[in-house]
Amino acid sequence: MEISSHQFHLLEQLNEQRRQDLFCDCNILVEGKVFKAHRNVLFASSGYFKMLLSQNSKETSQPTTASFQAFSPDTFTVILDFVYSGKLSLTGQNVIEVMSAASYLQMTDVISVCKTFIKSSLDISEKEKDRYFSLSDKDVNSNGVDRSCVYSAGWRAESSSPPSHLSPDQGTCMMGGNAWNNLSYYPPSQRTAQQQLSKHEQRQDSGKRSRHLGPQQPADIPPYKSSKLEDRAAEPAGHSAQPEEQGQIEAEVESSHVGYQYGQGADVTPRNQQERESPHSSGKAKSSKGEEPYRSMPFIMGVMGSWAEDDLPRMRFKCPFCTHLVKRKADLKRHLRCHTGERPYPCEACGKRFSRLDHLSSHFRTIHQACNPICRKCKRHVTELTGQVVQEGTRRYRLCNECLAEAGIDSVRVDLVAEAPLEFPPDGNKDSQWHYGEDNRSDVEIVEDGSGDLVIQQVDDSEDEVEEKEVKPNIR
DNA sequence: CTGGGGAAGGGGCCC
DNA sequence: GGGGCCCCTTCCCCA
Repeated sequence: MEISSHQFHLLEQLNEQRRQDLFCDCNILVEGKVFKAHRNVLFASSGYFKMLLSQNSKETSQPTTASFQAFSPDTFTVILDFVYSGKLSLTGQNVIEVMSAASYLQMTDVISVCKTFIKSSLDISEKEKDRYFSLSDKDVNSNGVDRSCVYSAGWRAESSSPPSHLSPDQGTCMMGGNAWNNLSYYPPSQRTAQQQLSKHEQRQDSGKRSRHLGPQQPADIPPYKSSKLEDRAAEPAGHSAQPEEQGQIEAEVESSHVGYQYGQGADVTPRNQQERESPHSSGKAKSSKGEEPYRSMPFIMGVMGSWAEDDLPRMRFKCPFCTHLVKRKADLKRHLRCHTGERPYPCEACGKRFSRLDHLSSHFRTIHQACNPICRKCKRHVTELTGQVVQEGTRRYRLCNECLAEAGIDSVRVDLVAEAPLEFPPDGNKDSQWHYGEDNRSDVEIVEDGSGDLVIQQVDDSEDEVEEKEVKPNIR
């Protein structure tokens, strides 16, 4: 007979012990703040601690001390609370840093949930937004506690007793049990999202922000974490330097009577968040069942109407993850992909994935089609008489006869199979989105098997015109 | 080490 | 709202 609530009570007891500093044998120092915890619990929860504590397993008599500069105490509070409660207090403000810290600590479950959280933010709902605006005035939390989104670990689904501390009046939205198992997030082994995210952050930061750079990470840190995220996470808690631009934007947002921010954490407040919090920011999240996980998510929508109503607002939507403003919701949706790393458009020829269809088509034209009647080497115009198409793997380009001779490609091999023009994949294969690292190159490998050889084709401009005509309908 | 070129990717905006 | 074009910046590779 299995008592379903046992796990919950056990963890609850451990959490209580942690609070009372009972039997804590591990000290974690995060930017000067000390967290006490049990090494058993940390070992079981984090790949990083597993590795760390394994090395120190012989010295169990001495308390283990770990020190981190890669993330803030607030972020680690979220992580540690999750470890001891199974609940992850994610907000739009902290999800990036929590994911970053989780990747550092090799907590794949947390990473997955963060990805799901971010992905869900793409589910932009005007309806939700309208609902919020219509309810925001009367539904503002009376006790001043902002809403947050609390994710619960899977095992809690088996617990019959709801969490006592998650009272509805706290404005928490519960994504209970195995709800997120129904969601499609990419496997933890895939890192593209983080890379994209970090890259974007890097660009954002490099262009707009002057950030305090934290100390360099030790060499043995997991490679999962991007340097920029480290920088971001290593930013001291008290550091609140914000560029003027961002300050202005947020001032505008906060001064608006209809502006809102979503998902402000109640217990865990990210750095700088209090500065950003507006008195209008709290709203009531929908409580929901596990069957409708997305509905329970805080809808991450740009801030609307932050500008004078009589004046047509130029920028109507604000990205919840950065300071970017756009006029159209579709542009915001497109922009959010650079935060989530979503790449729904795979290249059929090489498997590379793109966040945008136009980038894919551009890539395909550039890399896999030799549409440009220009010699790649000398840039001269080539015709079917003065040049040839060279195929190198999946790349196709043109060389004039002189450059061909210079390159020593005198033995022209014409591959009739390769001569068939590569066609742009229809519709970008959206169905395969979110399958990171899944090579979609079954067709390609046939081509690439002989990638070591250069395949020369006769230049035929008319063919290219036909090719273009054939391709375009596929693109559109 | 540096500069140039190609490719990728992001934003604005038109259709 | 999606598709696509244009422009720009950034990154990476190579000479």
